[in-house]
Amino acid sequence: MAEIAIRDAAHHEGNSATVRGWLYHHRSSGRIIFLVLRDGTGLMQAIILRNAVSPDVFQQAKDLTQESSLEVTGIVRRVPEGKTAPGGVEMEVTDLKTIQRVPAERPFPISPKEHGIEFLLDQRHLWLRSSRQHAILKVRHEVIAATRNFFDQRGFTLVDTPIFTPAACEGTTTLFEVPYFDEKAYLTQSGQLYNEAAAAAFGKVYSFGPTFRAEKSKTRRHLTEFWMVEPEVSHATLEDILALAEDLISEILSRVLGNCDSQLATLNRELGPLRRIAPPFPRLTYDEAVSILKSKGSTIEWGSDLGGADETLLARQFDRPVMVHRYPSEAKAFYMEPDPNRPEVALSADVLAPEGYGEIIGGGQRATSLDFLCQRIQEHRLPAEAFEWYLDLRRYGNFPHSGFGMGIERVVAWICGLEHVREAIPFPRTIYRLTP
RNA sequence: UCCUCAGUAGCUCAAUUGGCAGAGCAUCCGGCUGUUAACCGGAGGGUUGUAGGUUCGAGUCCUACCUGAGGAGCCA
Repeated sequence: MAEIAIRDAAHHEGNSATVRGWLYHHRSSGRIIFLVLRDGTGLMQAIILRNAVSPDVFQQAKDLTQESSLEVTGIVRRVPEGKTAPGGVEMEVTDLKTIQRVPAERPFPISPKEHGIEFLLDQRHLWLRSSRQHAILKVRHEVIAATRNFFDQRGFTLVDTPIFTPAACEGTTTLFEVPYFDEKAYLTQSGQLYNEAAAAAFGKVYSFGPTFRAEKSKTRRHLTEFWMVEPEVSHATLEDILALAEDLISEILSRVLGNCDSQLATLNRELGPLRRIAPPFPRLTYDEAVSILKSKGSTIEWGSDLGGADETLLARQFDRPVMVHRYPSEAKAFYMEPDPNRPEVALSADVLAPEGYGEIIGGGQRATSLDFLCQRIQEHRLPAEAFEWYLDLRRYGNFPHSGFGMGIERVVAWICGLEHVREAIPFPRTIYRLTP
């Protein structure tokens, strides 16, 4: 007896097979029962005719409750003309074994009807089973696989950066503080400083891991814990890493569009805007961005960072991601290299996703001058002793280098067309949610 | 931190001017041989987020608090 995955069911047409899974949907009609099974690879309808199985099996099937776990054996066959069922094949059941029947007194809480977001987030551990969430996390898997593959194939070395850190990368107000024996530690908000050390050892490196920001942000684009991939390239300029970012995004899109047809269909994602995206992406200086925004009615003033509405407005002018570079130094982190031609702007850049999804990448060229960095650390009121090791990188074989960070959930939210990044991660952490 | 909104059955929501708390789904019982969020008949299910106040009378009005959602600032 072949034990099969639902995804492969069509290859077993005409044969007897066994599927193990969970009951997604249940309908009965006197002498016929329809079960829709879910096994993690797909959905398949099983049909139970009273005359074709033992009375015990029929009764068991009739009493099954949503999300009960079970093992079903039967003949796989094409769905009859004029009928429909998920996947195009169905199973005529000959035997059924209940692994666990969900008790009716405490039924599975997520019915196929509508639910509110608070309830669904409380039930996140069960919500993952629904087809929409399943599709999103499959896309996330492909985005991550494409990202790692992209860097691995270009000679990058994966170097993991620590999660406990002694100090902030970019200021202390957004750090989670945790006790660390007799001292304090902070959860990392970026692996970048460590990546710079690794770049001096390996040339081209990337880190990929969770990142923590204690920002009290409550918007569709924020999580307190999110995953970030951060490449750092020795001897690269701002322009080099913009080209790298462009290639990365293109490769992720091409892999998802190639591998996730059914998932994007489940999500009702419009494919046109994704298919149109191809290099080169437009590159705008911050100055150009501000003047475009002003001409479109924004109240932005030179010197401040782009707000969410500004990002959306700007991105709407183009049909592909927009790269905005050379922001005012004041609005950026201490380690950004000033433009030698215009010291008031930094060799930094953000990549804004289309369709209002906003910033998905931020990065730039790193400052190399030891004196400049010491001065900036002081200006930002950062604890100088915590950065001594970092300054060593300028003392021993100083080198120009550039890199960026890309937020995985924002990319997934954009590609999937989600309204909120919280659906782009299995167990979201937001300002007011720590469970499940 | 600030602004806005919400909280009524397990879930999604109603409840007129302050006047008997109700429906669909889910659950239980019964019916139905191709269902598609199946359908048809019946049943059970409530301290209206918490505490106070106004009133003959509060789900509804007032105050505080709690919980959550949307947004701003900030960010990936």
